[in-house]
Amino acid sequence: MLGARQVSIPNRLLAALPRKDYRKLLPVFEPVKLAFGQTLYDSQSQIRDVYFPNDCFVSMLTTVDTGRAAEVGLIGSEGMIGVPMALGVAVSPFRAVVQGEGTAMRMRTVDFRRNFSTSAALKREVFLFTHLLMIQIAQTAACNRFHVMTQRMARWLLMTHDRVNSNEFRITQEFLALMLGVRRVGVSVAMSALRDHKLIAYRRGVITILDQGGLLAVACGCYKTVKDTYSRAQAHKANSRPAQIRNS
Amino acid sequence: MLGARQVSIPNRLLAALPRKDYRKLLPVFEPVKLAFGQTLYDSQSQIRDVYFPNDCFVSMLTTVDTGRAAEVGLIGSEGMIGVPMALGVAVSPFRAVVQGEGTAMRMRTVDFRRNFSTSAALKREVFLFTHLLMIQIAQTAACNRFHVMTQRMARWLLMTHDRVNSNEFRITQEFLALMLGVRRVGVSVAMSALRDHKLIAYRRGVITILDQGGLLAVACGCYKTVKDTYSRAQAHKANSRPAQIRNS
DNA sequence: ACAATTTTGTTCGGAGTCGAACATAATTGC
DNA sequence: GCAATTATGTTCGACTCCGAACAAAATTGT
Repeated sequence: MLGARQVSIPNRLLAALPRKDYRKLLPVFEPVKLAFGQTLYDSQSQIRDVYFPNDCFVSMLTTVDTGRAAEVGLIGSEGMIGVPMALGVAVSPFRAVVQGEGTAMRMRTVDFRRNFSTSAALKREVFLFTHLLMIQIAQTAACNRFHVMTQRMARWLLMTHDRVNSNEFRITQEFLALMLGVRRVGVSVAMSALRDHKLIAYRRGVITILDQGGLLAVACGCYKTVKDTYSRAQAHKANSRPAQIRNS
Repeated sequence: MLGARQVSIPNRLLAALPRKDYRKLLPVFEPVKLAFGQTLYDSQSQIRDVYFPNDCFVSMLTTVDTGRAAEVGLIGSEGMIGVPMALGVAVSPFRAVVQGEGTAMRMRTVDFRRNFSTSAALKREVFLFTHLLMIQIAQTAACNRFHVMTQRMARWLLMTHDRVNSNEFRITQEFLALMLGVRRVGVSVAMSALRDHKLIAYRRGVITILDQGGLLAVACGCYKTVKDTYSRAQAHKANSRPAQIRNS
């Protein structure tokens, strides 16, 4: 449409690249559809592809001795799945599970390696995202320590909401409990409390955000802290590239 | 002593560099003594120097909205303080507090930037450490979620013990409580339990590890998980550089 | 239409940690 | 040596989350 040769790039990490760098990546990209619940990497498994989410998002989970797991990071169109590749490691330390179905651009690790070493811009963007991911994980560590389940759940709902176009998204209480590392019963109670306060509505497997501001008040500050960090990084990038013209 | 021109390098990240790369760094290194409790970076502060610990170690702390903080990572001679610099960011997301006094090699950020871009080996080592640090932080996130205080405290004692030459090290319950993000009272109770079981001994401000194996049994698996990851990375490095001669 | 499956709701006692307040012991400063 | 300071020890009720067990509702398969 609009007669533009270059359509808009949904993945914001890729969108931040100079067109020249981006075009070099196009031939090795393969658009893929990622289904809800799909595992991209198991922990300790070889990384064969990296993914740049368009409209899907993926949870990074860490497991402990007892087999229980909890989400330590959530990655959507602002980032990339397969960060260890940028650090020279091809083994995923986390389990990566698709949390919101959608599409992503997939690239073989061999192609990523080549392009990564030849594109300073790609390096810069991926490293910046690596930094942000590390902050998110650290904030989750502190969050798990200090905040009660309702706060953490509200945070999770807001984080997910940010990565979805709609106010409504698919998630069961069981799955949400797995992400938060709590019992399903706990989620059930906390969610009905949020519903009573008219912050959310839900039916079997589907949650609707009714009052984002209200959720923000319930959630711990970790949501805002991480979000602001991402925003600041974005703003900083915009400022440091004044020559970049907006209209592609 | 021993007539060797090249003395042993205490920092293991630096020790893994080819001698050529290491020698290039020497002129810009400044040995510094770091005192217990000293703050190297505040959160959100500019990173002016990076540090390669010789025999000291440093806690990385993340703060939440309410002002409470918890340790998310512990870095000793296996790594470097100032990882964000490697990712192109000169602002520390964490507070870095010296936990074990000792010496470190300090380098100005400007020097680090220059040497980092010209030494592939330094890049490789620092990125690998960045990866390991991220794993440690993620494990801490899960650990904070699933494990009780006694387990986490035992883990902390073991981690600290690994970074100290002696079985004895200086730490007050108050300080330990700050690291774990718990009340001092909780530490007091848990520590006296460990003492009753003859796993540790302590007096005002000093803790002695008596039974490392016993502590390992009390600690959660997170200790072993992270340690094994570090060991595996070390072993992998050794294997992938067969030409490297041991006797310097 | 109806059985099987999946999802959500409710209750119970117990364990762990919280904040608060107070008591005792060791060290330091003068 | 003695007061002030710092570090450790003990107790209290309240709250959160746990595991376990069971109930009810919604959806799916045939």
